[in-house]
Amino acid sequence: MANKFWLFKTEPNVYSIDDLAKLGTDHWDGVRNYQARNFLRDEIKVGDKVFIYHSRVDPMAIVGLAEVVREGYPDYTQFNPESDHPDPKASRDNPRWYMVDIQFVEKFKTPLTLTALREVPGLENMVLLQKGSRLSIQPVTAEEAGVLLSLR
DNA sequence: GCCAACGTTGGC
DNA sequence: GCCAACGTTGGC
Repeated sequence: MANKFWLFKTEPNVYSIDDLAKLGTDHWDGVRNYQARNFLRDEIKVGDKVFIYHSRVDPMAIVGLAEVVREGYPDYTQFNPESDHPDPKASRDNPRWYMVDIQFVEKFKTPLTLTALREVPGLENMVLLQKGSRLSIQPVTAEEAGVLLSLR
């Protein structure tokens, strides 16, 4: 099975590509959306590539690339009432939320801004560019990934 | 900071 | 199981 491509959103004020670059490898915790959870738990595999996207910042952009190094496992922050994302309905026997570990690959010299991406042929159907799309873990097709990598 | 679009919760 | 109310996301 060929490696797949994904896009992970993050608010750089909270966690940015520079934080990931500093750490090298890190867990991607805090995802609290079922559709995104299902991707993390079931579909994202070691070796898959991940585009990192900065939201709610100027400029909003895809800023770099990472690689999955550990497949879905329970996001332990859900069990910790002191964490930023506790879930009282989750238990260790019955976890609700999952995360993966990713490793920093590269930071793009020029970020691929949202406004620029809207003009790029071949990306019209990207989940990121759909109106009202709030999904924080998104699949990216091989074709879209090829276009994105050629733009960087 | 606003607010439209979206997702989740909970009363019935 | 419907759906109104509520909470959150994220582009602008």
